[in-house]
Amino acid sequence: MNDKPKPDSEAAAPPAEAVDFVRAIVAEDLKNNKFVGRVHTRFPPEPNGHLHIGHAKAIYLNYLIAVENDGLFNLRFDDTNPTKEETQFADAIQKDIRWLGVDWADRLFWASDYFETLYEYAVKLIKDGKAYVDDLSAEEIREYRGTLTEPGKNSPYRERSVEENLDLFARMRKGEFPDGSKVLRAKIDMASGNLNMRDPVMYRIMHAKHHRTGDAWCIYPMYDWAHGQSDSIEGITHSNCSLEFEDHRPLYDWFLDQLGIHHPRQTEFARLNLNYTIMSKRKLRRLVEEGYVRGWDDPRLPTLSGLRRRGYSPESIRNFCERVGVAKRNSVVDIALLEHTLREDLNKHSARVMAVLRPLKVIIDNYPEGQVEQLDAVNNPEDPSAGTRKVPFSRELYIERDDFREDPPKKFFRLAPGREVRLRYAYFITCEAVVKDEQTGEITALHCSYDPATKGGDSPDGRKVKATLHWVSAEHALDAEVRLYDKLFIKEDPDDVPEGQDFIANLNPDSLSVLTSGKIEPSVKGAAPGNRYQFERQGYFCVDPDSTENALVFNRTVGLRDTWAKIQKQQKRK
RNA sequence: UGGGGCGUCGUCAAGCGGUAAGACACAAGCCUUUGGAGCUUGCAUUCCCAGGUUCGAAUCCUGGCGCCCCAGCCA
Repeated sequence: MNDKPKPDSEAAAPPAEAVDFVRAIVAEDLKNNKFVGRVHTRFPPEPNGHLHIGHAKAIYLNYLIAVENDGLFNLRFDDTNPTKEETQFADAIQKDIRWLGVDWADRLFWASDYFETLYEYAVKLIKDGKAYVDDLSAEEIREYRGTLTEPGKNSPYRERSVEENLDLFARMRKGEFPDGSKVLRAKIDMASGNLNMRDPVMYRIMHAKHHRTGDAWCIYPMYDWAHGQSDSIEGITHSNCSLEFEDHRPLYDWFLDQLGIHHPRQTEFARLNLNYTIMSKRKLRRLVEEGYVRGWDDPRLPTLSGLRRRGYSPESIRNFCERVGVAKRNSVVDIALLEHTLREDLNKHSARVMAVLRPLKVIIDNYPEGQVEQLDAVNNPEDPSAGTRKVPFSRELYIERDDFREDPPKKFFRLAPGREVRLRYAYFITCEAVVKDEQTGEITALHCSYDPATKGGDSPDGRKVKATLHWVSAEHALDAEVRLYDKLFIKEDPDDVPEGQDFIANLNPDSLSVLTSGKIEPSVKGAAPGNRYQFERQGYFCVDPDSTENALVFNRTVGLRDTWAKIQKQQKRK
């Protein structure tokens, strides 16, 4: 053995994993000891709506950066607008974030916790001649602001004395003035090319009840005034936010510098967009409020509560977010990637079960009447430790209507008159006769024969069969309602509409179809809402909360990859 | 001649002067008691365009072009 020490050169180090630019910045700050080795991130939602998968990207980015660097992660609600925010939203948001597996420990904060401090900061700016009370109306302020290409002009109230500003601001707080009559503004530069620097409003008067502070205040800080200081107060080191705040950064820098307080580093990244869906809070709200979907947790929505109800696992969402990456370029991710990470996770973890969605009765003529056999079935071929279960087999069964064709097209391997197929874990059967309704011509049942020698699904003579079908014993089957979901929109870009229309026009009329005569093997009896299964050969399904003890309701989370459907599509094209 | 940002495969996305990672999608094949899963192979002679610097450029320089964001007392 040669135990000569290997030269421990840095050049021999393996190439660093490609990290996104936000993590690279954090790493660089750590290396330069910019925040004395600390990493502290946060996710700052406004409690005025529900979280969606786009938020999951931001949540995981911030949370994981903290975890990866032995840092801390805060949840802070930016509740600076009492007219829009509600406790119910704050509760739902916390539930969703917890579901993602993200832990903020005891660091739940509210911007409203800092109202007093923020007020004191504002007083300091006034004393320094950096802020003033303005009596201009909202419309006048807009006019004075100028335009994108023309500079603004100073308010006539801009040069009030410090004493007068102090007095007026104190009286604003006391409630002496009506809503909209006065605002506090930062005194910066009305000619700045960056509109955010043209004397932005810091406080407005709102005689409104706040969900946490009640009637304690009648002036409320603007987001731009509250946000950066809130991060600073919490000792946040890395304030990661979305692209549109890029040109607010100079303003946040200005406030922090004037105040001389802890200065986090802000980095902006592109928010997540997905095709065939919408992420805008306003549009989601419209779908819910106008009844296009059943609620915020409708399984067709990209909301976290919707995805949860649909059967998505948090792991699949996290994997998705990691594969999407983080960058500055606006982009639209293909929903197929989300479905891929979903299937990838569900495949490994879901118990397999046989369920017939659109039943077709099958009678095995040569199987003894009244006989029942308990056959062994594998619970999860991806996970031997999941074990096996017994599935009852009897003379009358159900198979999928789609698995039989009286006149089978090319490449259709399933059951057809005279054809032999395997019933999974059971026997080979051959279709002997087709029973039809005389009136409608609809196929009502199949008469088949079985080969007793093929029990379990293997043929002792080595005879091959081209298809394996799932099935369920008629007498033992559980009834179930099954809800199938498809894309909510028919266009990749829901906003791609003719002149005069909006995204509502692109709603997919077939995004939900309800099957009421599903038949499921008895082993799922007693399944609880949220339980996930793979219905063999069909897809992943989960128990919906609408289920009752005797009436199961399933949601199709996502279908299995369907090669036959692809073949059919190709054949149609020819 | 307002300010800020971005342009690398159909879609995301690495790359940081040394000769285009990876993933999804797609295609072909193998395997299969899920037409599932898995496995193999293919898939940007070229990085928005045009010049320039250099032995060498997606990377540096110059000039164009295109896309996104900003004129809430919303966040």
